[in-house]
Amino acid sequence: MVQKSKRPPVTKIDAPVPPKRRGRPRAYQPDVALGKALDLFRKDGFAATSLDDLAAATGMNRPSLYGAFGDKRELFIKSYRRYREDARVAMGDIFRDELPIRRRLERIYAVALDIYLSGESGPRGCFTVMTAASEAVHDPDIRAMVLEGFTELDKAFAACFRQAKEKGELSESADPVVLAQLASATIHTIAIRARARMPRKELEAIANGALDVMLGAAK
Amino acid sequence: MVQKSKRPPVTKIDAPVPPKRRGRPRAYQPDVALGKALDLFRKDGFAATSLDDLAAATGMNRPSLYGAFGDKRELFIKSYRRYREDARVAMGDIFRDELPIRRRLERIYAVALDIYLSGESGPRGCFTVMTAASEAVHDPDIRAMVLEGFTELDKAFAACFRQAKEKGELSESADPVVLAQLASATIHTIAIRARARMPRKELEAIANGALDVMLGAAK
DNA sequence: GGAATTTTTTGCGAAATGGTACAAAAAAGT
DNA sequence: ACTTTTTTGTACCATTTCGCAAAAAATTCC
Repeated sequence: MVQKSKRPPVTKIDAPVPPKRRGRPRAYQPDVALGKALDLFRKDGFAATSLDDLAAATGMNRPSLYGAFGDKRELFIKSYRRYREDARVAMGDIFRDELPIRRRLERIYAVALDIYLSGESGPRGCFTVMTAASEAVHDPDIRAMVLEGFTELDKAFAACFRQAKEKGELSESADPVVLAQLASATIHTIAIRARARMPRKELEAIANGALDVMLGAAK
Repeated sequence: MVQKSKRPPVTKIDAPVPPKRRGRPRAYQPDVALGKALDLFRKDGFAATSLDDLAAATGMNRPSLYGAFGDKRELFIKSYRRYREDARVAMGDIFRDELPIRRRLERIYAVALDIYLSGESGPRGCFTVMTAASEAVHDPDIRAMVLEGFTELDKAFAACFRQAKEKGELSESADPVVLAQLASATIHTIAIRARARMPRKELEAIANGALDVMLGAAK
């Protein structure tokens, strides 16, 4: 036939243009496959998720899985990394926006609840919390990621409170770091309880009560 | 027919008197065996703990394990029940004692930290939190126990705050239920972070900061 | 068209896992 | 001593699990 395959024109700068790989094309999209793997790990945890489950969920077979992401542990770590990126994106705007502190925190907890309660076969909870509970003790690399996750959240909250304090929304005596730890604690308790299928209403009530104390006590 | 026909209503009263059982005597003490099983489950979680591991740890062989405690899930549930009993005992006095609220809470957090940080091969964390993260979503019976654990803790804390309020240790506007949820949240965040090997000092600082805010002692 | 390259597919295999069958062992009752 | 009762110890089974090797397929490069 005519040679001249559909050569991608040089149109866009950073378009996801296929870079003309050399061999047999992949039958999967790494991104979506990783997403499916993440879903599974969130549902069942590391140990209870088998490579066969993962292969079935991603539509890949095990050798392909292996070739693409490494062994089970590596896949888990990559899934966790992906989860964190997703969470950062979901939270990013809110942490950036300069809203009144109360509104801001309300929105953060709302997004968190969306993340924790989603899932077809039950609330998926928070990967960081789940991973901390099980894998972080024994695996130094995973532990480092989990700890980083904690401090990242603490710092984001602390920045919020610090800003609010500068704007006069909090009393002079309020300690942003301490309040941030309480805000994180509230995130954690909500994540855990969500996983035990506590209804959203009750979780929202917990968040609101916590807000009352955190924002009111410093009045 | 798997049911055990034994159990004349004694055996639990503190009578170290061997009741002259009929067949071959047990080579293990059910209590200590269950304790070993609990240790293992706390260390690795449900899925990652094999029956072989449990048999090795208890010194029993698998058929004996099975005969004594049922299958893996039953053993897990019994271990969890045992954990809760132990925790209740450890906390009981403190929740009962009529100390100044701050002292009381300090002691509670100290005991909690002892429980969460103990363990030869790493901090064992809180069984309720770990179980919530993994098993509670899929298993209704376990979920019920976990939820009960949460409300039990919430209620105990609420009672503390209510009492403190009556004694005038808290402002009239303080809401014992909300404060209790914050106190629980602090327990949870500590349990999770402990599991990620956060040092005791930092965990204590988190507890103390939370106390400052909850008791309005932030100055 | 043929070589080179990359991925998929099939299937193997060794180990581990949860669970059970069954005989031997150890005690009490008679 | 013999029976009964209960537990132990060995062995086994069916399945799952993780990982890999080797062949087949699909694509680009020459």
